[in-house]
Amino acid sequence: MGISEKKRAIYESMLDLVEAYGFHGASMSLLAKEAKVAAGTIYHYFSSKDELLKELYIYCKEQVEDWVLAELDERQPYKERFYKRWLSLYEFYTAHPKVLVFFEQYINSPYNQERSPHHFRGGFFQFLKEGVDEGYLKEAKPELYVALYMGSVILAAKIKIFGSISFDMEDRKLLVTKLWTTLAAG
Amino acid sequence: MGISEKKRAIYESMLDLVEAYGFHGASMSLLAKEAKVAAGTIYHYFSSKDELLKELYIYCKEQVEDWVLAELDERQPYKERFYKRWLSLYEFYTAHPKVLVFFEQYINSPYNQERSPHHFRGGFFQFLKEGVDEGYLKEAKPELYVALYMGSVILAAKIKIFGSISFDMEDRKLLVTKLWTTLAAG
DNA sequence: TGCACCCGAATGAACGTTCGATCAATAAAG
DNA sequence: CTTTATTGATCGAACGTTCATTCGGGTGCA
Repeated sequence: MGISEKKRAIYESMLDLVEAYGFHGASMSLLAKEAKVAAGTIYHYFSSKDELLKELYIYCKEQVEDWVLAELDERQPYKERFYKRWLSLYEFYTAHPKVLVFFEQYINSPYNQERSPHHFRGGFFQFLKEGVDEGYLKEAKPELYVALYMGSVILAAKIKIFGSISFDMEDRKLLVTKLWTTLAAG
Repeated sequence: MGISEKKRAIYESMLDLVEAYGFHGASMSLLAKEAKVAAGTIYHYFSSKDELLKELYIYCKEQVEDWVLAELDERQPYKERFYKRWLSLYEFYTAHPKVLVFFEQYINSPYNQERSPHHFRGGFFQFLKEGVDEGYLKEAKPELYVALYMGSVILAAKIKIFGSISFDMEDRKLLVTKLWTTLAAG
């Protein structure tokens, strides 16, 4: 059944507003206007602004996971998946800059209760952990690899979005290759 | 002469508030209370909240640069400086989490007009560019190296701050070593 | 009739900012 | 050596605006 059309409009409009006016400037009245919905209607779906933002965060997280998993073939060898995941993430974030901007503002705000960067729970941390456990990656704290792997995806995407520099597919593959030769065992 | 004591109190209090309540929750009245200053006094030093935040950003950037440069010996070989810069940055951000949190929220908000991550102007980008130009680092777009280098520092610091995982000096050196062997020429 | 959905004006709290009143200190005048 | 201006820093109550949220009423389908 999926989520209601109105709800989706509210989510997407909120992302637009956060991108345009920042976390603080994204008011409920603006949101109502942007989503073409009455102010009260928003409160039919969400009990408060805080909750809306929390649910928007989950909504975005799911979008990322879905995107990556859709492109991923679990039967492929580890190395292929290592490449694919990085490239998929880069593509998602550069294709959806507002999600990246929202994430960055959300994570570093007190809305984020757990306060740990979101790239830990979920499939992604497991994937790197699995790499270490099964001997594809050199023995080390998987968190350390998260720093290198996710750090480079996110910053590369930000550079693309904010800066004028564009990384073509060759650049991206070069970067992942460097990452792989650094982390891979054997 | 340096900046006024009041001004510094306002800066530091604003960092505290942004860390505790987020960008949106850091109001001028709270700031006045926190800095033990009347509301009007803030406007003696800053023409608006926007300007205060912009100047706070510059204030923080200078702090980072000063910290790194203070520990750095320009006469040392490139490789040493490559290590030192990463470790200094990690130490600064983990010692001053509120600066990191403020940066992340500021950069991704519309206050940041230039919209390019701040790690570009300034000494870092030059340092990596210099490495490529002078043949210490393998030929590639320096921006690509920024993604790997800064991305890993920032995310490692965030993991330390938010998560319960702590990277000891050995872990950190291991990470930089991986970084070096990946980027270094020859 | 009932229930879920939707509306938008109304509400009080909170926001950023202003402003006239002090205060302390230094300079000028007697 | 006092007294009187002048200045910049500081205060906090007050202002108009905008905010998140509420509420009473409407609409359409079961």
